[in-house]
Amino acid sequence: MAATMSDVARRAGVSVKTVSNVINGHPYIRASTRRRVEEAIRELDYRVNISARNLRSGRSGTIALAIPELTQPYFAELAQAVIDVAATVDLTVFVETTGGDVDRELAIVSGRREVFTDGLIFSPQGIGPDDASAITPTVPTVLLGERIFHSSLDHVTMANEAAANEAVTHLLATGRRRVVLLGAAPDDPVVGAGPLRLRGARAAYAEAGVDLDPRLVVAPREWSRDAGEATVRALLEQGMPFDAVFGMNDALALGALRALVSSGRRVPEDVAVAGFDNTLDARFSTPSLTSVDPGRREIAGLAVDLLHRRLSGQREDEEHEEVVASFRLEVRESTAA
Amino acid sequence: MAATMSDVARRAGVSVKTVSNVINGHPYIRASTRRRVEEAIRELDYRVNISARNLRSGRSGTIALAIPELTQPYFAELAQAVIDVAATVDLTVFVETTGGDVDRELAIVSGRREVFTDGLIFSPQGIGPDDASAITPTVPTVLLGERIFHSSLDHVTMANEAAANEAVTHLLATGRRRVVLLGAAPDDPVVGAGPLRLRGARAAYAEAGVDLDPRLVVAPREWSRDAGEATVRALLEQGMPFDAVFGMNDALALGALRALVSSGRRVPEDVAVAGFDNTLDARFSTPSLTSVDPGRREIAGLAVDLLHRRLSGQREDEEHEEVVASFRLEVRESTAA
DNA sequence: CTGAAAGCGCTTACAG
DNA sequence: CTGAAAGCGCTTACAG
Repeated sequence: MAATMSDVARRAGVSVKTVSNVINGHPYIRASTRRRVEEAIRELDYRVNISARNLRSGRSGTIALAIPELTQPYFAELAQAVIDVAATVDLTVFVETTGGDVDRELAIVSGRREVFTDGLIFSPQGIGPDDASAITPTVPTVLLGERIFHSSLDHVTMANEAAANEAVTHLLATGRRRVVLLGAAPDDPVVGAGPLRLRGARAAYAEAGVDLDPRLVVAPREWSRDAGEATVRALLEQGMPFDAVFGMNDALALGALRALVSSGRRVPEDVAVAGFDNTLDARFSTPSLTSVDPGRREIAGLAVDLLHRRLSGQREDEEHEEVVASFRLEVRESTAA
Repeated sequence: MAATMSDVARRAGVSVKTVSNVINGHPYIRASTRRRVEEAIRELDYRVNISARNLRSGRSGTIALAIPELTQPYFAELAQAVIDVAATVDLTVFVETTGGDVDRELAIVSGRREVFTDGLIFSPQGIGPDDASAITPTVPTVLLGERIFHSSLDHVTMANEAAANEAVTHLLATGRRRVVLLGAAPDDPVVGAGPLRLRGARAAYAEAGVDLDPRLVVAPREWSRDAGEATVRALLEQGMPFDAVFGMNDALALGALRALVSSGRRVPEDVAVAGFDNTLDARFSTPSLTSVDPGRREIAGLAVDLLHRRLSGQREDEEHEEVVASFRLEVRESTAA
């Protein structure tokens, strides 16, 4: 049987309250008392029962991060960033993966969850604007990304449009004239990262005074390397001329890179390639991949800060913020002039 | 104020016990009773208090997975695999990252943790055999990997030696004679993946009757792409002749690939490269990377199964197993003959 | 099939 | 600075 706080109290000859004070770093405890308690803890190999603490205090010191899946480097890196930032304000992160499944996402965002957390950072993928009304969070929640907007939740976004604009402007500035826009379908009705990045990319064409061949706007079935590779391979096979590819995430861009190289194209000499996310994969691919850095660290920092300030009572319940992280285009080998 | 179980009971006109039975899927409840309870739950928007449940039952339905960091694809993919497998037996996974830090690892493995879980799957990186005595788990624990052995814990390992042997045998069989062994130092005293893979690689040389130039055994400062790239670049700069590289993980191999390509070497024509881990990065690099698949899915399955069987009382406390996952060499472009 | 009571192990006011 | 008591919201035997 594990020792309880009252076992410790009895052994140290103090009350349970005093043991609790010592454990929770309460100040103003006589040094001798503290020493006696700590000794009793050691002797009994006592450990706090987290469930009891959580039940009584109504808090857990834990926040959840819900993302589609850890096998996508963007999300793995985001998760690590959130974990690291949260640790600086003594919050533990529970990473939950949804697989982008609508039901799982709805369950998470409406409080039907298996783990008790004080807050939630949620990056939706399956649910869309139509599901906004089904969002009935039971804990303070910060939304990530552009899929959903909800007037009574905090929100951290990235500058999708401006960032995509800069990437395509860069490609056009290096002399490319037929830049494939790989990601969103031209008629995608959803307000999300894809359509926003597409809009920014289109604007770059317009601003450079270059006509965009509509056949260069292509949407793979998903934003994965496999799909990126297949889509670009298909373009090559049908003899479509192009001299650059803007992948709307790094996975697509890396898939494109692979299709190009395996078909004998040289990158960047024959075709330039740029991506979006600036994952570690972009930095280490061959050639290294030019990519938009969406400020992952900053996104993590902003999201945790919004939650932490609310949890610690520094923000009012009715107050809701929307913040935008700043981006930067990382130019690398894949788009050399 | 959130509704409690007794609010629901009052509204449904039943006892708290009956509400509990309905929520926990207890059989033998009159259909009409169940319906009334479910309606009351809906009306009151009642949600179970997880802390209270955990405290009373002494269980959480949650297991922890402690890994060094999510930014390493091997671990991100392992984490996703563990999450997926655990879900099939109704266990939720709490991913904890240690950064390979000795103190954090010791804290986790001796029960000083912030979250209440029923079990632990632990992949140590910082602590070594000398710390084995400091391992005093408070919950059933499964160790992963070769860094530590502990007679009273379950253990899942991979066939490091045989797998490395097969990879190097493959390189030698395609005619390469000077295979760089990139990873472990020849005099590394630690019993871990590195020394074991080195031993298997050496044996491959011996079995093929090829002499191993000791200068081809090189240890980067860490098993990262950066370090792999720097180490191979240094070899190239000092004019060391070699016609293949066996990276003891994919990160090292991909770093080597990059150093080779950026210095004008062709892969696999001039230098062949093989890795270990078979991460998604290996499949998608250019050229695609031959790599040992250590059976990540199987490792996740075995670890969760060991834990689940113990938690569900199907295994005795004194019983401890050590299981080895099976591997397979995935041959790809980077080692074409 | 359902109820009444006890109790899991903490923290939180309330005192002094 | 420390104590005694209450109570967080469930599940678990024990009855019937």
